[in-house]
Amino acid sequence: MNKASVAVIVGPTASGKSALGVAVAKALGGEIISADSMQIYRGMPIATAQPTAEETDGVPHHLIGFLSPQDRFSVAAYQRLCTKTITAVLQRGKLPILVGGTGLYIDAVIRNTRFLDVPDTPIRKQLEGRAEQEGTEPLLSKLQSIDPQTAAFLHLSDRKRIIRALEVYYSTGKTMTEQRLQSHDEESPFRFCVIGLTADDRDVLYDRIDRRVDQMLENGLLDEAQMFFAAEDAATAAQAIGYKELKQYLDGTAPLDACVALLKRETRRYAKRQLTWFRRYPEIHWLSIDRIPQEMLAAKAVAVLQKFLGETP
RNA sequence: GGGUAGGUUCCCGAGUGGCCAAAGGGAGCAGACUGUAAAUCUGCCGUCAGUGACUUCGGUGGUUCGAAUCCACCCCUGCCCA
Repeated sequence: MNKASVAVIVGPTASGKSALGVAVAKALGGEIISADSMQIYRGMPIATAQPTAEETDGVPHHLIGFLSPQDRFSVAAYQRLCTKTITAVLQRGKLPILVGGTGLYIDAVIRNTRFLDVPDTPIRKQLEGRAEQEGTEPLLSKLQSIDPQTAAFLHLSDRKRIIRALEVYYSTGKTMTEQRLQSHDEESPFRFCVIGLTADDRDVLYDRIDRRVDQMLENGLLDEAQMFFAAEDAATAAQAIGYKELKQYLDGTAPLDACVALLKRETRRYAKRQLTWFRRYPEIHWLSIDRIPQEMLAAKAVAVLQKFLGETP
């Protein structure tokens, strides 16, 4: 049987994914499914660059702004939602177009990773407490004896992952390595065509980032941040780039320009990490935003997709 | 013009005779990543060969076995006095 096709558009922040997604959707009759760990939250449209009504231009967008910032979320939850949404779009006879910059989320969908059901447990708190007191060394050597393969690639200071690996084992009896082996068994029911936006000249991207940050500020990022901090604790959402960098200014402990410089820097670093992530995809079709004229970009992407859609798996 | 503080590798900034290619930070580059991922973590960062060599610490000369570090003169910058 033929697998249904799904388009995927990835790239670093400010590379123009959203606009390209809309253009492609219009050309091919598609719907956009966001693959962005921050756009899922409500009430932070500016910081997370959620497309405006004008930008979506009538194309349906999914998985954006549906979650309260106070809510916890996870890759596994995203995977479920996304898969469900893909199916729904397909049933409507439309092309699902995954657009986003969160590599982990995209991986989870494309590779159909099967996650172990390990919710937050008291064990984590306990492990964190131990790490606090004794450092990570005993924890890592513990992991070494339980799951040497995972321990091998974890650095002593990678506390978060050391704890996570132990937590997984303690609460399920299975090591992460075992989980990893399992998850590869299941192939995705879909076939994916991945298009990646990049810039041959990094400075071009960085300029766009700077301009976008300035634009966000003009659009009222500071007010949004203020409102965000006024609300209750937001676990994951608080990690979004855009608020935490501005906090010192809002608290009156740092000048605005310093905070803005920091914000731009963090965004650049993030973009860099995104590129690193996507470079791993072997079958990605790269489109260079500084090589291909703006008006040609969508046409190129559409051509790549049409070829893909024409091929029978 | 006089006085004074300085000029260090992309930037900031330590270093005041050998242990210095030169602390630290920033920026930059590369990478990892399996239920917090816009997070978290790692490596590189004068040049070239890769346990070594070579070119650097404003400039030119000098002292010394040996200088970013000491001396002389010169150039430049900040501050103060004229």
